Amino acid sequence: MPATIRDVARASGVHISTVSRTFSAPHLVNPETRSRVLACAEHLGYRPNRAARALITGRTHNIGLMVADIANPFFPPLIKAAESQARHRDYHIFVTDTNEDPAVEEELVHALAKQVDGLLLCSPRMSNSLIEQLSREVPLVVINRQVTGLPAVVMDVGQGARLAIEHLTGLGHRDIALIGGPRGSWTNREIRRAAVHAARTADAELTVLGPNPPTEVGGLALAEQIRRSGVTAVLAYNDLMAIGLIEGLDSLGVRVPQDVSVVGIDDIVLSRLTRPKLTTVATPTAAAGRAAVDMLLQHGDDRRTTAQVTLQTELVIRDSTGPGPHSPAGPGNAAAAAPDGVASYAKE
Amino acid sequence: MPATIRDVARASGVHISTVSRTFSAPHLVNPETRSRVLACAEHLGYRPNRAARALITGRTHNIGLMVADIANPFFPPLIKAAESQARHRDYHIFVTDTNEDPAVEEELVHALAKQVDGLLLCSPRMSNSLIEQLSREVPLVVINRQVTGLPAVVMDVGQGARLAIEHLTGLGHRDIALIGGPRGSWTNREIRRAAVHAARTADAELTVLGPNPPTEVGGLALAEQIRRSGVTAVLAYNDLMAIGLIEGLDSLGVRVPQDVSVVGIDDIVLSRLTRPKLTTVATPTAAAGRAAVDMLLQHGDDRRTTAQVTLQTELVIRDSTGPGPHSPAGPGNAAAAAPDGVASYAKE
DNA sequence: CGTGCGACTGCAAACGTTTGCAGCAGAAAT
DNA sequence: ATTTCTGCTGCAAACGTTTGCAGTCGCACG
Repeated sequence: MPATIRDVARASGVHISTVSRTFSAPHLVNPETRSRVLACAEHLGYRPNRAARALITGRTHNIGLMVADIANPFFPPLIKAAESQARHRDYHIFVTDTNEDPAVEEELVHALAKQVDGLLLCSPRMSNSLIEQLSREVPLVVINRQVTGLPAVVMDVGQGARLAIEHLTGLGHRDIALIGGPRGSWTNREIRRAAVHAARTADAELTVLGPNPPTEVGGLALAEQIRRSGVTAVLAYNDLMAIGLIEGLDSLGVRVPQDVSVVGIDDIVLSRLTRPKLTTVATPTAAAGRAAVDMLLQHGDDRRTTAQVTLQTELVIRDSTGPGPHSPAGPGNAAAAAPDGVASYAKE
Repeated sequence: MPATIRDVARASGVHISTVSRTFSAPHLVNPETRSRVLACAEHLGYRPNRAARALITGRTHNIGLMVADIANPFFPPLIKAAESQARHRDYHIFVTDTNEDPAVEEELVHALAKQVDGLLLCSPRMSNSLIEQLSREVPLVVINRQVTGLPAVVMDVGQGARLAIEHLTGLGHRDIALIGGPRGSWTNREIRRAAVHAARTADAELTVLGPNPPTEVGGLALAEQIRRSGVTAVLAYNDLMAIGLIEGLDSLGVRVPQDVSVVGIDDIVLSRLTRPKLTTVATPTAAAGRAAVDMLLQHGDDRRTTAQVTLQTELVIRDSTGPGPHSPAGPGNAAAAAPDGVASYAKE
């Protein structure tokens, strides 16, 4: 029913190849014929069939973007940045949600493989070997994960976790909990590694809880456990969990930051809107989205660009952290808490 | 480089059509040959090329889903519900973000047209006529909008707005503001229509502000104007704006709900987590996602199913609304405020 | 013993494009 | 006047599948 290249050819009295060229290589066709063809195409409502074109050129001008959970506010800035970057290069982004499920991830890679020119995997939960294997099927760029031989863009959450722990110990906290994220998360491992190391250096006690679902409820569910544990500060896998935890603590009568300090990671918009405003580690999500698209596209040109981009993170101090029991200024002295805005904060 | 049907055929000593049938109509091929073919395919890592298949069958087993702003927490539940519903029927969902831009919307419809079996348009900003025209190119289902001749699933926000206004006037508010959403939004028009009518019925004054960007900052930017206007209650186009507004009012020293009551629409997760918890109109987003997929898919079977599904909304009373100056119990009497949980609340 | 049937497989034409090659005009160069 | 070139166009073979049709074979049926 929809007009094909053949209809246009017939209507304008030229061969289909001329019509084809009118769209894909206009300079090769006589301006006069070209405008005639264009007129007919317009009139018939002709649109080149991208599937057919892809079949022969091998390029779809689509990029797939897989995220673990589209409801996690961490992703949208990344998605949007990737989208606008792709649009500039005349590409489209297809987003899919994997539900944090490795099996779904694999299935989706296969399903998408032939419909995109490449795939961006955000914090995939699959095994390294599987990712490596899949990368032979379709160009891959991983985000927030390192797998040997594959181009990657990672955010330096290790550094961020270190800053967070140092911030807490500096405030006089000695008993700190780290509430971990989902199983199989590279980010999770990085955070833990760095946090453990930083705590040891500062001579503080660090208890690690997890794995947990990386959501508000995941955080909320840990409130009771945190209260009982007697820690005075918590570093959460992400802002969502931190916010959930604060909510949970609040309903248990535990005050943040007076009784316990909480630090998140990601700096999602929401973190500026809850009360207390969340102290958190800002991750450059938009920059990551752009970088990933760039890598994928240049990766297409000259193969074997297995470069790896690392983006810095920074600590944003707001209102959810305060002085601990060993604070130099003494406990309960609010003045020892760093006021909002002390740390330089630049959106990405 | 990737194995094709021909490679498999050669390896297993059968014709390509047999290989094809092994995958698309297994019952037509001898179990013995079938397993041999499957073995070869497995060994060669063969995957049917979906683009090629789509070219000839006309079915891609993909569904496109266009949303105005993926960062708006209103959408994820809808997206996830659509995805799981689609997965059950062996379809995949591609999500795209249109940036609230009608031009992008149109371009995306064209780009997606041949790569999906149908498109779900969430709150599109395009003109009715354009949508109608595009629907000849690819099956369309619209969500939160009504365009004649097209299948649609809408949430009854009009009813919700009426409930909200009645709630406010019931609390003794006579001067109410409606802060509107984006230009071209059907939802926005519905809300306004219903709110104006409900206010008139209750003999209250309703001032309409807008259009505005439907985001936190959109709400935040209106705080000063609201303060000056002297209204004692506000109904916002969505929760995001309501939350932004509350934040803005707070920094101006205006207390919610003591000084002004605020009601949102959507009941996003966030609304339960901010302080004060938001009174809002819950919209059945997940149900909408499922319904839309269902309509699209059955629409594919027997054409001309231009049915329209309307989903009910309900008011969820929390902590952001309180008694107004004309409260029957007198102003400032907190007891007159409906406590959290008074209204029955069922997630979708 | 012929006929028909069922199960299986091969053949070849499609689907809507792109693209290397060749042809053909006319203009420019020799 | 012949050659070379340039600008444009047509021809036909691909791309990787699906699918109607026809053919083969063995077997049961009458």
